[in-house]
Order: sequence, then structure tokens, then C-alpha cells
Amino acid sequence: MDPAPALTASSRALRRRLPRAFYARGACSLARDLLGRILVVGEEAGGLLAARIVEVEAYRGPGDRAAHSAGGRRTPRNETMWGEAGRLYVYRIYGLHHCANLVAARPGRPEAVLLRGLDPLLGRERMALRRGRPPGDPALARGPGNLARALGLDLGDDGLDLAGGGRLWVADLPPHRPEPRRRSPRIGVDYAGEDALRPWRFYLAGAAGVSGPAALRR
DNA sequence: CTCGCGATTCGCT
DNA sequence: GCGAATCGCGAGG
Repeated sequence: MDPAPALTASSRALRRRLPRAFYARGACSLARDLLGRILVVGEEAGGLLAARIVEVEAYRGPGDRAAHSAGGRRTPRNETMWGEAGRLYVYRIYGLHHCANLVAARPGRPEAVLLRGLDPLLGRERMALRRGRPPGDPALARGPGNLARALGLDLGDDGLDLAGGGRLWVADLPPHRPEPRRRSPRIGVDYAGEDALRPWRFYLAGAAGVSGPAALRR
């Protein structure tokens, strides 16, 4: 099954980006709606990378203890979360990986959606090169750290505007999700107490780019 | 200024 | 399943 028929034939469609209004809502709503949509990166040489979003997590404002904005925290690192919707929030984790989020909500609501898994559609070779893996690896963009590396995202991309002229955006195309949509608690947030149990992870069941233990990928 | 730790990944046991 | 890698953030003194 071809997950995105005719996409390779028409980069025109891929170049149309979703407007800021698409991002300006609660993180959970945005997260669900992002599933099955196409994330696009404009490469230096003018080519495009494209991948289908198959796993995301919602992080909600001050009341969510798992979020960087928990308790209303506003610091240099998470400043982008407090800015306008439709921007990219990138931070470094464990000193060696990066995580990429799409800023949601507004105004004054520091919410974001963490990108956790993609199925590569275009530019698989480029992603494989960045990852130091074979192009056939189904896990090229599986997991937030791997995803950021595959797309070449780092701290220099923090604040990038998806709805404006940034080099990354979500294509203005209908979502393609033949797989069932599922939800589960978020991964890696055990420190968040009761908020760790909130089912704010969303994924397409069985898609190749979904991360986590096998039980949480189906 | 010090110090604990993280929205992770990979390799080894 | 466990631990190392690796460093800036952010809370507290």
C-alpha cells in the first residue's frame, strides 16, 4: 500500500503549507489532527524531504507537570512555547539528542505537540545519511531523537516558523491514515506524577515509524 | 556558583 | 533489562 499516492509526482502540493490558524488550538486537538499529515523539509539544494506523521504527544500549559511550561515556568529554553502557534520548539535532551515540537494553542497558553515518529516518504537517502543507517531501515525517524536527527533539526531551528517562510512545514493536504488511530499515556514522563497517566500520546497503530515497546505500537 | 537530572538512544548482558 | 553517553537547564544557596 502506497501511503501517499502521487506525492512524488507533485511537489507543488507538498509546498503548500497549513496556515497558522491550523495550529492555534489545544495541543490534544492539534496532536490528533496531525496524525497522517505530511511533514516537509526544504533542503539546501532545493529538494524536499517529506514524511508522514505517525506518532505525537500533547504537552499542555501550566497545569501539565510533564510539560516544560509546568507551573507557568518561562525560561530561555522554553521561550518558544510561549510565543505564537505554528512555530517549532526544539530543545536538547540528555546532552546529546534533540526533540522537536510544534507550538499549539495561544494566546498565552504554552502548549506544544512533540513529534515522536515519522514514516519517510521522500528523501529517505538523505535521512539515512544523517542517521548513519541503511536507507531501508524502517526506524529512520522512529523516536523523537532519531526524528530530529533524520530531519537535520537542532537548536538553530528553535523558533522556526512553519506557517511563515521556515524551512519546515506541514503540507496543506488531507491526512492519510488507513491505520486505526490509538492513544496511550506519554512515554518517558514518569516524573510527572498523575499527569504521567494522561493518555496524550497519539499514534497510528502498526505504522513503521511508531516508537516505544511493541505493546505500545499496535 | 554548584549540582541534580532529563519529553533518549544504543549496545551489551 | 541496565547503564553509559554528555551537557545545558534551572532551582537553590
